[in-house]
Amino acid sequence: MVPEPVRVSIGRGDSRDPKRPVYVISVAASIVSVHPRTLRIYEDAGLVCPARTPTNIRLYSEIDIRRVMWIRHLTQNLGVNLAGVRILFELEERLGTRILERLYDEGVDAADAAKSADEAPEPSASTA
Amino acid sequence: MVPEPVRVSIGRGDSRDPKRPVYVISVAASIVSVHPRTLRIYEDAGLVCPARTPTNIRLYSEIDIRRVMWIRHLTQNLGVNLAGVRILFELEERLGTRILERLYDEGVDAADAAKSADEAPEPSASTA
DNA sequence: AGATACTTGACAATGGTATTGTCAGGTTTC
DNA sequence: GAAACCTGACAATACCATTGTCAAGTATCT
Repeated sequence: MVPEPVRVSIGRGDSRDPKRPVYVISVAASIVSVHPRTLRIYEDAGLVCPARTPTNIRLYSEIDIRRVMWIRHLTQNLGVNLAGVRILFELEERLGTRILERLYDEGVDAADAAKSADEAPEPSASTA
Repeated sequence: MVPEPVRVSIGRGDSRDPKRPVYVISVAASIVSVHPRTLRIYEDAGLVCPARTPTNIRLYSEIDIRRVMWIRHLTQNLGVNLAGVRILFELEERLGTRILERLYDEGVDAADAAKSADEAPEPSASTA
């Protein structure tokens, strides 16, 4: 499901709006250190919804990037699968709360899940 | 983590208290239609914490049973893995809200997750 | 025009998870 | 003493996540 692709006419909005779609898939993939294939999978799963150019090219905004970073954190560090991520995102929308950030702040002790979270990334910027 | 095993002296509490530990593992397993092995796995994962008799026998309360039913619903019908269940339970504790029930009420459209939820169980009894 | 990067759809290999199942050695219950 | 519990180990099955590639087609940019 997920709201329909934004499909903006590029060049609109403030020049540094985090919602502004700017990164083509290869760039987005390198930013978050995943294969472009993975990003397409996330999209198919309804977890991210990058805008598209009028000619159908994916464009990821800063917000999309952060969303992907959350997915990476949840899957890689906490061991949650995509179905779980879906539920969490859905809960967040429904509750209108940054429940994920709360998890992050207080630190989920998922380290005992045989997952050593060597380094904790910072998926959500304070500029949100 | 999860609070330490209740380790009650049996026979205490109201005779029909949902917190009262009464079901031995084989009975609990048959109630929720899983292998006893599975229940032990859930416990190892910190998802359920049945009481123990003074001689170390697991005793599941009505509440424990419901909790397991939630795990089954999340894993079997929504495709969430145990790590995801852990996060959801933790969120619920942290937020002090019945977020899961809310998901259930409004109906998560996880049917599109290639999971045909043939029959929807009723993890939370109205007697709660 | 031509090179490069994008699109979708398919296929596959890798490693991990979930669940069930069993076996062994030991304790509890009846 | 038999049946059911305990822990720990090992294994089989089936599915999931991620990366990777190939093909045929479109878009972008010089």
